Amino acid sequence: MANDGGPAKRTTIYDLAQLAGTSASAVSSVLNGKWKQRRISTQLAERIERLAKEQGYALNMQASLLRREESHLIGMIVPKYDNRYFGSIVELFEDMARSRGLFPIVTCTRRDPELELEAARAMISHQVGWLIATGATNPDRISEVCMAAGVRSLNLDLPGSLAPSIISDNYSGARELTRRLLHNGRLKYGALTPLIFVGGRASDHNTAERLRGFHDAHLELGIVLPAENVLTCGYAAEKADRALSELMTDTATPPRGMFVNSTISLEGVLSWLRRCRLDRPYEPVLGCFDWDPLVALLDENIEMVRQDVPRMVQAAFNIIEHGPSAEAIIQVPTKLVGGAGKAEPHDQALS
Amino acid sequence: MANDGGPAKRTTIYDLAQLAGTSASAVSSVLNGKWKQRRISTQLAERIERLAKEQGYALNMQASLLRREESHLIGMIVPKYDNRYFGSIVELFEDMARSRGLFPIVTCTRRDPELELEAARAMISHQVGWLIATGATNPDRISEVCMAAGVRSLNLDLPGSLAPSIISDNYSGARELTRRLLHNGRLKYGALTPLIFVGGRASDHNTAERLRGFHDAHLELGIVLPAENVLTCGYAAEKADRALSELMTDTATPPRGMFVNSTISLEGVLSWLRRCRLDRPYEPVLGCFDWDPLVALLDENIEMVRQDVPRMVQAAFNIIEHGPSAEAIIQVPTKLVGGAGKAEPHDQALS
DNA sequence: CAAGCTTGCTCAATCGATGAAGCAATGTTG
DNA sequence: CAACATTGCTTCATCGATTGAGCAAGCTTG
Repeated sequence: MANDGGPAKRTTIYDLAQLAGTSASAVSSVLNGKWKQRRISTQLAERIERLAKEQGYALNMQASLLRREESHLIGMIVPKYDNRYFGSIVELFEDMARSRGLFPIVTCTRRDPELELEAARAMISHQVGWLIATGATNPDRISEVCMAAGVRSLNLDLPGSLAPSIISDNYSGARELTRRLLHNGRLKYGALTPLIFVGGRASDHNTAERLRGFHDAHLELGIVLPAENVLTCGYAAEKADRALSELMTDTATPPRGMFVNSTISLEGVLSWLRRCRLDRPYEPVLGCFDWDPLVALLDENIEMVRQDVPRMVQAAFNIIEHGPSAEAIIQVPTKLVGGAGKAEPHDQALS
Repeated sequence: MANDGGPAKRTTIYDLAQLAGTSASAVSSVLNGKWKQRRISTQLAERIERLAKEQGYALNMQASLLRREESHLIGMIVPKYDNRYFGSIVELFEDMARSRGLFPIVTCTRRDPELELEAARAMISHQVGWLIATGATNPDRISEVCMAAGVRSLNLDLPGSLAPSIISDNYSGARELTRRLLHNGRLKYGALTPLIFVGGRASDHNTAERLRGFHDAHLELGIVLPAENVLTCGYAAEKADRALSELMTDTATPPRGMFVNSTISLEGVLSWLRRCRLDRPYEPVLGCFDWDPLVALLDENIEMVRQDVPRMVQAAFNIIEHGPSAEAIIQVPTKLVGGAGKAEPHDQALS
């Protein structure tokens, strides 16, 4: 173990300059690759390079960034790491940032508006050039903080009014999913009965849009949707579980189908279902707005909406590189993925 | 949209000093809370505070950290965000770091040793006080880079020889899981037949240890394990799928049970299984070294090993705060979680 | 009322890297 | 060989925040 000593004093360009018998600015130009323009001899450059390696020199970014104008830092806040959707957003974001010579800083804010703001402020302090607020609970507060500090920002997944936003076409995706579920329900039970909507926050834009699609799909088939069928109980698994339990103490008949608003809510729905099934067999039609490959493989009867992460992240970098587009909100289409992987054009789903 | 202008010049303490008709050092001490010790009047402090808010002042961390000795930055690299294990490690790490007044920087390196090193170097440049290498492909190279730069480091999930390591007790967990699977296989098929091991890299410590447990569990029941039953084909889902396809072209009899080395490999196994089932029903006994709540809820026949993330991350912070422990490698016990949530002491599993 | 203390600030050096400006030594040209 | 160009460096100011040292004005005390 070589860790005991605590943090040793780090080697600086001055140390190297002394060792090489030269000046700090020569060392600096060699180590940042600008030595040819600065007419440093190859000989000296090689000596410095060798010394740097020997001494384990590492650039002090703090000092370097302080001096330079552009930070090359790009920040992202993300609500959770507990699902594949945000996971793939972060992986792709980091990848694309790095391939553009940017250093990505990502932090997870647990859907906590206070933490979101704190994290945004921290990133601004670290001089990020851009801040991408993913699924932010209060995107506009974040935008305000960014604007006040002269940092450009961008909303992903959940829209705001003060920065360009890139989101899924939640309305269409939800309507399509609802149609499919109603269709599946009819095949299974021989009747069109209203679904239950579980999960999400009534206050967030995506949930509101998905609810609109959910409502419209019922409406177009002439199905009356009771108000108590909408359980926007938040995103946590336990909340979905509890909300369903409470609903069922009031209602006698268990629902024949459910629209679940995220994979994490699906977790709650499934654990509630498991308890229900202890009494009697019970197989409601299930759909989830969000996609998880393991769910797709394990239960081909669960319909899922897959959001187009590559297009969304690409759109974000387009704005970063080429400026905002005409629309304040870019809507990216989603794809309905049956558990079995079959994909039908939605217009035929109920035909 | 207020983003068009590009990044405005950021407000500094000098700007505020000018506006307040005072000195930069007064402003600095007010904004970092040390103004009482520096005998600044409450009146001036309030004026500065108000101005800072008005002007949207944000501390320049680069400058601040350059001047101070401690950076309060703590770095973590993590292989992937595509599973709940690493996801929960990162969430908990960020949480615990923040509650200790540290700023967490996390980056995902896709199991790519080059990217791991590059990311480590970047974090060192950003002056992290500690670097936690999670599931690193080449932990010792990272430790070397850290040591050369005087940065303390720590291995999580996969051990190294140059820094303290915190890992799961892979051997015991794997042996227990294998026992359970063999037991389940006997119940199902009335005979003890060897399992297939799928996923992971033969070169990594965890896979090696799990294989050892896998072997020993077979051995203690006197089951001969053919060499071709071990498919350490890497972690990606497609690789597991392909490896199984290839194995099956050689072998006539499909395996009756499989030990899958990660949830991402499970994805590949399940997609292979789906194709197999097109021909005839086929229900091998399945177990996975790693835990996913949706898998647990969707298929109660899949046995899973849950690693103890809270204890692991806690152990990491113990070392950071109180120095390394006597053991170079801390092994944290795992828990065998039946799909149905039932937990049996493993010694009775086969009794 | 002089000596000393307290209050409320300011000054200036510093952290490490950067790059414009400058300078000495050599090489080239008319 | 003087005038000029080129090569290969060094010097120094700078980025923004921090902090030890210092200083002037007011207050207290013997």
